Amino acid sequence: MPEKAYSRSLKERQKRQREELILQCAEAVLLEKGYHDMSMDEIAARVGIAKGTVYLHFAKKEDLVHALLDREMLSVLQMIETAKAMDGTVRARLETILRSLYPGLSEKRDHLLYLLFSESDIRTAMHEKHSAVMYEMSMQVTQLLEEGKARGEFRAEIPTRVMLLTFFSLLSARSYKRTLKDWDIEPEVVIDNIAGIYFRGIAADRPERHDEDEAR
Amino acid sequence: MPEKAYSRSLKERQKRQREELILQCAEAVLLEKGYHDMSMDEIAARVGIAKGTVYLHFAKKEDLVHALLDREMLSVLQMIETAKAMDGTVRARLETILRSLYPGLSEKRDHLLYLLFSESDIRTAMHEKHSAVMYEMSMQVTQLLEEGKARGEFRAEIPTRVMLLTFFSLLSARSYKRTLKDWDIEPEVVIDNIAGIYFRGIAADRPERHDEDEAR
Amino acid sequence: MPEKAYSRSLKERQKRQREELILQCAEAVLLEKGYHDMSMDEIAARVGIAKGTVYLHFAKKEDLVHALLDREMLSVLQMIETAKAMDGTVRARLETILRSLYPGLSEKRDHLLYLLFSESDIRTAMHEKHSAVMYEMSMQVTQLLEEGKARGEFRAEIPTRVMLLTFFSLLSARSYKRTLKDWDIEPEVVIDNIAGIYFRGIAADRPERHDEDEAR
Amino acid sequence: MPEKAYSRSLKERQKRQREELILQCAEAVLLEKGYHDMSMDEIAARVGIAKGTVYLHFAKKEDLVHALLDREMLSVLQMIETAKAMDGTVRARLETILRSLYPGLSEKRDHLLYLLFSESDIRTAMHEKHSAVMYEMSMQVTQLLEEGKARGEFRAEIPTRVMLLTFFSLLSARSYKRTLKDWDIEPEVVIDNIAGIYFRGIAADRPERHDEDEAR
DNA sequence: TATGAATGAGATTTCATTCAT
DNA sequence: CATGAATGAAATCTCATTCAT
Repeated sequence: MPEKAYSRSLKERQKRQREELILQCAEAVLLEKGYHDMSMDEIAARVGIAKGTVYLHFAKKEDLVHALLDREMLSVLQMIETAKAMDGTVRARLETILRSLYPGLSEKRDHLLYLLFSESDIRTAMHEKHSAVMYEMSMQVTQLLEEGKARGEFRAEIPTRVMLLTFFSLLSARSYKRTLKDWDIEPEVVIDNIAGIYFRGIAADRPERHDEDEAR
Repeated sequence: MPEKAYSRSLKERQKRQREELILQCAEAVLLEKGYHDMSMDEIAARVGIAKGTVYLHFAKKEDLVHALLDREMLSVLQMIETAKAMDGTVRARLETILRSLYPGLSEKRDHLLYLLFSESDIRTAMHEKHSAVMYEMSMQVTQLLEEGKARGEFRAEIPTRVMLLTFFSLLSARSYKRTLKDWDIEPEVVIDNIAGIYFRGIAADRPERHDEDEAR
Repeated sequence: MPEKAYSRSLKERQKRQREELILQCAEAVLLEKGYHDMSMDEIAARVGIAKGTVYLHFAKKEDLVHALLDREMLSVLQMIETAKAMDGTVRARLETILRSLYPGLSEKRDHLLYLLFSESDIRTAMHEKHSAVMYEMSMQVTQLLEEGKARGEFRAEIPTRVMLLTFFSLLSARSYKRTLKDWDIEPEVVIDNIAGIYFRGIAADRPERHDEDEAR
Repeated sequence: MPEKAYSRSLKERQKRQREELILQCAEAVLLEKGYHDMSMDEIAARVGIAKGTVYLHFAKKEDLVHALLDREMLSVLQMIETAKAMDGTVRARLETILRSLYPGLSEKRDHLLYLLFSESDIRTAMHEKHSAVMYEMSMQVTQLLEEGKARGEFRAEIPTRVMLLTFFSLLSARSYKRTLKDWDIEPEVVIDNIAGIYFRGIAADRPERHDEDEAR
């Protein structure tokens, strides 16, 4: 039954397409209104399908948001992996990641990432669900940070985990966006200086000894 | 009528006590469940009073949360002012503030402060209401940062506003607390290193000139 | 114990005074806001006493309104009796009554009378309670109308009860007050013509026999 | 897609039916209990649907009542227009209208019309909403009254507006229905005599024709 | 006796979720 | 499959009434 197989894969493709569409619209609503004020009605309306159809793809509102965040995190993970594979100093690669994640700078206006750490509802609901991808993300950056330590770029005394924590903390500055708006300050200047503070903060004292350290 | 005056002040005191109790319970629920999942019913139940009684003290749910945040912010503001008036380097004073605010370290387990910057509902609802206290808080820290620049402690090239922004960003690390728990790392070590990263990140290049600046 | 008696009568008098005050304020609120939007809180506040004190005088909101309407009806009854005892034609006496009751004309801006016939809540609540005074009121006007018939002023064919009903119907025109306001028409002109229509409507065909009746 | 069209019109029809059912039940409750004591719960229960379903048709309680009154007023307006287009004297046509509106006579037991003029809550809430239909109703009757004046049927001295006002006042007699019940008097006799009083009250004098009419 | 804080039933409204068509 | 009407639990807020002081 090749027809059926074809048909099935077609259907499958259509299903994925629609799922993608739902996720996109849901993301928009989530970013605009937050978790609680995001209604299934509005999402369905934006996609142009019936509310029931959304439930064919995602059994619960929570599941939809979970899928949303997972997708976002996977894309972030890919970005991290790409950046990690780049040439240059570790700092340069981490800075690339930081700039990609910094809200208001990337093509995508806003990152959902920060939602995971801000809205307590989501945190409660999603609890452990994202552990795998989050762990992977953390591991990638951890590896970079440790490579930086090994290369003598970063201070070895600072626990890598704290470096990691601080790295992600910088992103939550998004919350201050409103405040930033009032100030007439360019986003690029902001991120430049934030990166400056962070990397100077973790930089090893004497970068010239870097070769010696390696040789050691 | 001294009796009446006494009686009135007694009632007043009882009212304040009850209000305090409501605020405490509400704070707990708010931190546990977030703004939307915090129900007036639950607050009343925790306090051990009827729902209507809560409304005798706070006309709307929003008002209750507003009072909550205001109280918190005022207490933070007082702490900041106290720390600001201390002796020692600017860094030492800012570090005191940072440690006071850092969640999981102070006596009070959690700070509501971060809620103001995280939950989009609260942000929208409270938006302008806290501007005065928030502005004051920002100004106090801004003054400290600029004093640090003037003394040659901090790098003059970094815009003070970005320093401020980054300073507060560090606090939002609270979101990672769950993650931190998994890691076997002492909170004190965490905050020590975070402070280390931040202050090294904003430190002027040659601290030995510091004395010259002072003598100037 | 003459003291106690004196004291008791004093207290009694004070109680009546306060009751009167409550009734006055309640009347004002009732006329301004209607039965449901009239809150016991507001009444107490206007009187300047505590809400509980109102309940010392009137066990339920319903009872308060009942007392209110009863008082109003008694005063109307007195007015009717006075008018009834006047000299002149029956029509003249009934017109006096009509003008007294017509809202927007008497000293008191508004009559509560119409409330009894309008707000269905009150009707339901008060159901039979006012039967005695209402019956008395109806009887007085009925007697006048029958006197008018006997004197040949009014058409004998019309059942007196329908005359009575129509007489009171005219008062409910108050509901159209808002409409009237839009029209630039004097209240006096309105009531003159309403009276004109009514009394012409019930007038006997040959008023010349009226004198004979009078001479009788 | 005739099926879909059929299906849609079917759904549409069902929706209208359901809406009609809700309106009928709501009307009953409204007449029985008044605006405030009419609860959405009771309406839903009477219709036999869930509370939420009522809100699918009417977004707010106020909207439901508004629809109710609008429907009623439109039906009254149609009746008035039909009556107005009839042959015969103006009085005959107005009497038709009066009898149609008189509560307790028409097929429908009760008219909502009077509610619009009685319950202060409704008046406030609906205030301007019905102005168009109410204005139209008033205009139709006004035209009739003026036609009657022009034809010499009615007294030209009485302001048409007062005639109009009095005309509608007669309807509010409904409030006395309860009282009427106690009296053993036929509704037909009541409305006959009320009409008699009103039209005699506004009839033009023309004594010479009067005899002819009488002799007829 | 007067008070007014406390109560809690009840009203409106929202919205995630289900299910017959 | 897709639909969207129906559901009903739950949330906020009001206010007549009670009762300890």
